[in-house]
Amino acid sequence: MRADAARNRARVLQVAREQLAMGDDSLMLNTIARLAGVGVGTVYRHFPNRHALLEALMAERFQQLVDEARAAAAGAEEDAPASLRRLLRFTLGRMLDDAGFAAVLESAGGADAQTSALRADLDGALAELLDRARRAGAIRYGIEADDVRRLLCGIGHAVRSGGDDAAHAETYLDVLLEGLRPPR
Amino acid sequence: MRADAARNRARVLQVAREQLAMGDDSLMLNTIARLAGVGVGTVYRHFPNRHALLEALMAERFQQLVDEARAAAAGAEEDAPASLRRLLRFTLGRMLDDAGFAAVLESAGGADAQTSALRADLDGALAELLDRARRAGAIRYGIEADDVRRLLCGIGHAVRSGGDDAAHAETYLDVLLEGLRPPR
Amino acid sequence: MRADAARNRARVLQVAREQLAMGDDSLMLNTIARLAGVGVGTVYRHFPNRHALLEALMAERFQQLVDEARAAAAGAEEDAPASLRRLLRFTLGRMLDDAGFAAVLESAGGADAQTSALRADLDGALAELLDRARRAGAIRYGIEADDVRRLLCGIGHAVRSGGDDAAHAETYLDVLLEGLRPPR
Amino acid sequence: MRADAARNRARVLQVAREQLAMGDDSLMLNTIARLAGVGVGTVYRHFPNRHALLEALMAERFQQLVDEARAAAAGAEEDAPASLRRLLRFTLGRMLDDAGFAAVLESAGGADAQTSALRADLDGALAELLDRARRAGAIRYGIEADDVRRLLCGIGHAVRSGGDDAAHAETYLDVLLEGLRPPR
DNA sequence: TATGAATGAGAATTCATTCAT
DNA sequence: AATGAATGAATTCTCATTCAT
Repeated sequence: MRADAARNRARVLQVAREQLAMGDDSLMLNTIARLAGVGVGTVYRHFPNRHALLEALMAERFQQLVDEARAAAAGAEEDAPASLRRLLRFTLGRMLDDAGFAAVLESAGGADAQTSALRADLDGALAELLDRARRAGAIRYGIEADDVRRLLCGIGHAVRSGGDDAAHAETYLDVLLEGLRPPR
Repeated sequence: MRADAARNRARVLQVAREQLAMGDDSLMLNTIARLAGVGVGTVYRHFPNRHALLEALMAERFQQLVDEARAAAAGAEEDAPASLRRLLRFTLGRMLDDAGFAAVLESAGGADAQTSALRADLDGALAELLDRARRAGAIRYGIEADDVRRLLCGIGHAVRSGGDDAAHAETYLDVLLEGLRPPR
Repeated sequence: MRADAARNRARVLQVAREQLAMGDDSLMLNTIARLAGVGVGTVYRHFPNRHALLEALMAERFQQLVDEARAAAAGAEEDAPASLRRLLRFTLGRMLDDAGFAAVLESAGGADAQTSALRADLDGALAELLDRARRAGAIRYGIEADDVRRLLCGIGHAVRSGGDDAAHAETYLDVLLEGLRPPR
Repeated sequence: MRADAARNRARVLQVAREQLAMGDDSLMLNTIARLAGVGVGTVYRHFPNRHALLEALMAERFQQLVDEARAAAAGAEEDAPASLRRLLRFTLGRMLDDAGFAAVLESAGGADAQTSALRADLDGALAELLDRARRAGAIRYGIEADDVRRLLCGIGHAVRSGGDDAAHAETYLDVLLEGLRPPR
């Protein structure tokens, strides 16, 4: 890819990310083009439609999350419950930073191949971590990776739904983790 | 209000509710008018803009919830934790039935006077119930009515975010209630 | 239909007709709206897309032609070859006045129901007239209504294809009619 | 011209011809470039704008026709009416094969110098042939080369305007030639 | 009061042409 | 000479809101 093309693509993604972060999920391609300082056509060349742009946005961030999850799952000797908490905290932080990221993570199974693959990867790593945490008594039976992901997205919503972003993040995360433990 | 005017208003609200329930949150007033069998102008007479319609929609459902919450809070002799669980289960059920209702409940503080008042009412009743549940050892310190409402909305998202609506509702609600208990 | 709606519809059709007559077959709905002094939305309300506008344009003129053809076919006592010539001359005149009309008449069978019906009507009347003209020795075997319509459209093209519109119409029409006679 | 440049030019012309033959007269240069396996810039190097491409396309085919016409005109000893028929049949065949060719042949006098010159050449040869055919009693007075060209284009339209391309070509051509004879 | 036609700003998208590589 | 990314004016179409009937 040409240097300027790459630069433009990056700018567009950056602007789109910022728009989402500002809570504007309309992703108007004309607006994005203007903000990015490129022509509309350039945006359309890189991303034939709004969905493709969202996809690209997702993939990037999602991959990073998958990497984190794998690292956590691979840390075999470590304290699994603590690893899980760290991973969920990391993920929650990302969701709060980036509304688009949250949207992707939450989007139902009907996503594109790439996103579905990423989700499968994530759930795989998470399942491993969960199993180890369950053996350590920190996770109840009947809760799988899919549930944890969904519940964490819910926690993300709860945190965001006050103006006081992030002030409650730690508390709510703790509520989730306590709730996931086997009932007394 | 003339009888036919009242009837038209009710029809519009009904159609709007159905649209929201079907997951179409665009609330196009022309469409609603058509579906309701009235002219656009009629919709605008009753609801000067889209927001006013949403407001009206909210108020109705929200009031019912407030009534439930007050009844639960007033049941002084009863088992407070059980009352709380019932109330949250009722609320969650509503949220799953009616996406619009969920949206209202979740909407941030920047709502209109009427909605804000309803929320205050809800939180008042919920706070009372929480206090009693806390005295019964079922709720940790540092969790207030606002938190419970937000977390419950999050649970609603988690439940909805699978195709398997409601299949996980009870489990996720249990995770929430366990998580709200004082840490061991 | 409301008075102003009818007026607007007529204006739009009128402008569209003029545009076509000027040889601009792009039929840009925004342009038409501006020229007609109405909003774009008004055009779209009456004609959801360009094709619908063309259709409407066609129908009106086409119906008049069908009426003429029927009258000619019904004039049982008259000189059939002369009637045919008059009808073809009338049709050719229309085609030269109105490029849109010519386009409709020529458009292949893949047209809409309404247009197809009109064409069938036309061909019916024309077939009747042709049979009578054939009995009078003015039409060769093997030439049907469909052929005459197609050939006449071709003559229309030939006339138009010089800057000298209409100067050759009568001659070319005569060439057609002579050519349609049984070979010597 | 470099060998590769010549090859590219030929490819572009070939693809453009195919597009026209497929009935797509939009001649989108980006599309043509892609189909030809060259960059857009290359197309623009050879043909500064769309019109230039059309011109080039025309010229090539048109020249071949002129050659045919001259050969027919030069065949002094032959049966002129038969030569004329052969020439018109050849031309009609070309028009049916290649919609772009038909468009060129038909294009009004306002064409470019090169095309105008070709048309003049064609009309010159055709006029000669017509004169000889007229002397043989096969062409009426008042019909000139220009008329024959225009009428033939019209016949082309008539043939094409059914789905049954070419099935009627011979009949319609015969209608034309009979029609061109002096009236009885 | 009800109606629904009219309005027009604005969003999505295309494509001829230019120009950096 | 070739490439193809970039450009942005132009076009199609939507929809919230107003207003004549």
